[in-house]
Amino acid sequence: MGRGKIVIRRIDNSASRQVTFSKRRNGLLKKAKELAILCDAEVGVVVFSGTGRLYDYASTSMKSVIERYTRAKAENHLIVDTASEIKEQLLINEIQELNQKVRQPTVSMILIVFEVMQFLLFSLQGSLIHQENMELYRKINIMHQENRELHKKVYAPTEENDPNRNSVIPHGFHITKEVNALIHLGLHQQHQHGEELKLGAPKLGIFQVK
Amino acid sequence: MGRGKIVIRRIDNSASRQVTFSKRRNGLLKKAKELAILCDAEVGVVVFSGTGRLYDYASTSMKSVIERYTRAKAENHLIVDTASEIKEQLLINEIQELNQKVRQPTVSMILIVFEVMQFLLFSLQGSLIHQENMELYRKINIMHQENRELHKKVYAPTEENDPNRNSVIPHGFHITKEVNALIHLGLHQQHQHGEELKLGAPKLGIFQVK
DNA sequence: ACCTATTTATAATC
DNA sequence: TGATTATAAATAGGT
Repeated sequence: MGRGKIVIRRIDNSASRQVTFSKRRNGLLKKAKELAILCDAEVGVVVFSGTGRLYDYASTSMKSVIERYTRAKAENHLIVDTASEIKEQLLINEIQELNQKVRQPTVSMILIVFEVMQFLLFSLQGSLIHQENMELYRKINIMHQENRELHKKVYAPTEENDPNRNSVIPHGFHITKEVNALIHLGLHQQHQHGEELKLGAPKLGIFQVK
Repeated sequence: MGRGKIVIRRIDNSASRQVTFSKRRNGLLKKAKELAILCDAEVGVVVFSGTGRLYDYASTSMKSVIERYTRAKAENHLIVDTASEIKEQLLINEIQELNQKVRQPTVSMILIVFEVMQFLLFSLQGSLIHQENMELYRKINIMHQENRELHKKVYAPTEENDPNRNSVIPHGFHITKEVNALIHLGLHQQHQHGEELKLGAPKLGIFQVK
């Protein structure tokens, strides 16, 4: 991009480092601006020169950018924490029951997780519709179908020793407790338990910002 | 800088807007990195795509950049206050609060759930082998396959492979944290993340009563 | 700062 | 989506 090619490493000469800084800083800020305009993005750039001087650009405002950034990060952490919490609860419940009932704990756990996943997939649709991602759409439907079939499979066969065997997912008894936990955590508002999950008309998931 | 000259204004066509976004975003982050290295500057860049996805780069850390920025703008106590306020709310409040604020959670949540489910499916094997329920076995394999494909789908669509950029949800980078959570919960000892789940030789899951 | 020779980024296209 | 390539834009080195 110039008379000669350069290697990307610290420029030793202080003078030319400063010259390059001001050229490239301008270039960077210009690019940031163009990106924001062309692609309808929110962009923030902060640059401190070697001498400590501040240069910045924000398509909206730096305050907005930083807040949104912080929120995005915090949310991710929170999501992880929340998910772990849910899992932990499920595990504690299951293991306790397991000690008494033995045998088929993992089955009901899987069904619980299926429930959660169905919900999440359902939610995901909402955001995906905006991207017109029909392929994933199709996958979700397949996934959902698989879930249902697996449900049946899990309950149909070999479970004579399970008193609740024909009620778990389809009619909502066995995991009621656990699902309640999910509801309590605000995770299960999209569809009623035991109701058919309809994948036809996507709605925004609860996590979509209004 | 291309086959034709363009005017800097919002690209109407959604598809080409996205293409341009990913190209120019890469370019911007690259330039930022080069500036930081060449000129010994501290640089931070935050970009939110039109769909709300976050991409960022910081020569040091975003935390450092933001702190230095806010310090440099001593008048702007507002930013700090607001940010920490939001963070506090997110951390303190339960999911209902989250419902209103989260933007891009469903994808990562789904991946968490996938992880759990894979684990559960894996565990289930242990008990199933005793029942020799080969049909369910087969279903699990299908399910697992679906999961993997969906994984890819979830990641593939609007993102391009960008190994080093700190996109929020890139190739397993971010999930590592979630996986760690699983490990921490003792949930993830059976198989390594990213590895193919082998359903051939069943072992007892940790939920099998000892 | 200004001036180009070159390199680099990328718009258009496949 | 990923390459390819012609062209526009950025910029290194020199004044």
